Amino acid sequence: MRNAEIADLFDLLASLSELDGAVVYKVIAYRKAAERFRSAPESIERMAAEGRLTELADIGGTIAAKVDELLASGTMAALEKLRAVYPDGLVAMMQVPGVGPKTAKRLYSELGVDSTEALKAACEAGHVRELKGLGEKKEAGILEALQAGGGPRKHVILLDHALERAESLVAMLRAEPGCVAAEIAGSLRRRKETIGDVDLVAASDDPAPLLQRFAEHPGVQDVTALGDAKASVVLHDGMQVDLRVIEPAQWGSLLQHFTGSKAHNVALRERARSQGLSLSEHGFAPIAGGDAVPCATEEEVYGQLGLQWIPPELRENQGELEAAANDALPVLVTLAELQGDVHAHSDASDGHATPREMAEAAIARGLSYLTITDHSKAVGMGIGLDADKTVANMKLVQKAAKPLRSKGFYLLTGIEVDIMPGGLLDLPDEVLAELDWVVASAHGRRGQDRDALTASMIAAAEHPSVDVIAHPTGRLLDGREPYDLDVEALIEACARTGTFLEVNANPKRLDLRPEHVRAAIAAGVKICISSDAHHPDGIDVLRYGVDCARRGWATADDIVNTRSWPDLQALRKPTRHFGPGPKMSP
DNA sequence: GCCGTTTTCGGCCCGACTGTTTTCAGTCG
Repeated sequence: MRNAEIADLFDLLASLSELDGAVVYKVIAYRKAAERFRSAPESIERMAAEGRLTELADIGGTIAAKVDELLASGTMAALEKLRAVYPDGLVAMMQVPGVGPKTAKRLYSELGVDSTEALKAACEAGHVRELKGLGEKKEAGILEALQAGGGPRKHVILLDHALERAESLVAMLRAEPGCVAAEIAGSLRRRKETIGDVDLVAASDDPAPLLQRFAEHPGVQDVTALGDAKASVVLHDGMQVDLRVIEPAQWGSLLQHFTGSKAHNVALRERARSQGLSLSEHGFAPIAGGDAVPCATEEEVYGQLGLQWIPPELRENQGELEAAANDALPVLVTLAELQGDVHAHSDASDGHATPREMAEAAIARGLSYLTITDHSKAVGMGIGLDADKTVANMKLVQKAAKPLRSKGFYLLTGIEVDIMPGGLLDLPDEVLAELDWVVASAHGRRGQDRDALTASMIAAAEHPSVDVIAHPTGRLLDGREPYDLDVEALIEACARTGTFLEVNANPKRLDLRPEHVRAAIAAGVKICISSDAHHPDGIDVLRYGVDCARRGWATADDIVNTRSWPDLQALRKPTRHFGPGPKMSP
């Protein structure tokens, strides 16, 4: 059973337990467990088989036993018992904004409502307002949420789109007279690959006008909440944005609090409690009672707890507190440290610019090398290169490269060769051996057998001419699921063969995902951050790849393209090592 | 249900907003 499936079942168990009125901490424990399983870098099934589940934080004997039961029988008695009492539709109802466990349960027990469809009908018939404690506004709000299709499925926003919107809103806030500071917070500041909503924070001695201006912004379609300290709006593109405003003396406390993650903050507060302090967005207060002492900077918040300042990308309660306590946080890689890009396309395949134009774009962004890695023929629709065209393109790139060498720039020959089912590559070995750089990747393998796919990827890693395996899981964040791939096994093969793994910086991919970046680094695998650009401006996405790598705890040393092209040679597998200097074309 | 330089039992993170209440519950983040 996959980690995500196990996690989903524990989330379901949590929701049903919540409906059933279980002790809240039990519900929290199930949710925490689900989160641990979802983000685990290795197979939960394997960990269970080896009896190592309780090594994970937040997993105790009881939950470990439930996982064992689940893997042995396909389900859990506790889950089936609850399912017999509460229809699955109640869980979907709880996803509707404004409906929590208490309301869902009453809707079911008092009105017989057992699905979002039935809930909609009950709202339309005016039955919901008849329940004590609910009223017309509540009923209208639920109906509106259901009609907006806003029900269970949460709107997913990609990193690039969210950053663009948020950066412009922050600029607007900063331009307001009463605004002392404004910043992006939440999962966007942590640079998660997908964003549910955007959190902004601001400091001002007079919050009301700032909140009012925010609510009146032309991009706002709907104001869903407007109080003395915060406002929530929905933009015309459906993006929800929350703004919280606080006095400047509390800025550090506020920014820290609203950057999250929730799990990170809970862990911080537990740490605060062990010092007799209560931590909130207002600062530190004695548990015994008394006023909160605010922090003006985030460094003060962490410093009070005996911790190094923790970069937002690491704030997921995945060991960063322990590292910060021991002064052992990694120095994360930065965009400025990238010296080259090793995955880009030209108009020889499905790109939209010549190799020369792509090189000029790389130079304009301060890079000193670029590999042109067009598709091989297997990608279909005639866009890929066969052996003859690959050789011809190589000559073309070499010709374009010559005048650039005097500027200190390496324009390099390469290919993105397809890994075929069975593990063979889509071009002859002697052609691959001629190229400066070989990216291997699989396309269109969704639905293929996990073992067969994994075996073919491992075979590619073992190929003497393959430098890097690109976007290995094939995931697309706008909806398409990743391939069913044993990433751990691929990481092991890359470590064994000296093959690099790619973080594809395209905001729709960001593949490897951060958990796997971290696991790969731990296994000794080096990483490439690559744009996969198909036009000159496409190189700009490198920033998102850096964000993703940072979430995977990557330092500059872990990333091969923080080296110059000559220095990078020392890291390549022996069969790709061209000697002391760069391989120079004849 | 988890966990232990306060505890193997008794704690467990904190506050804002809305709607429905005339003092608060439910929901959300």
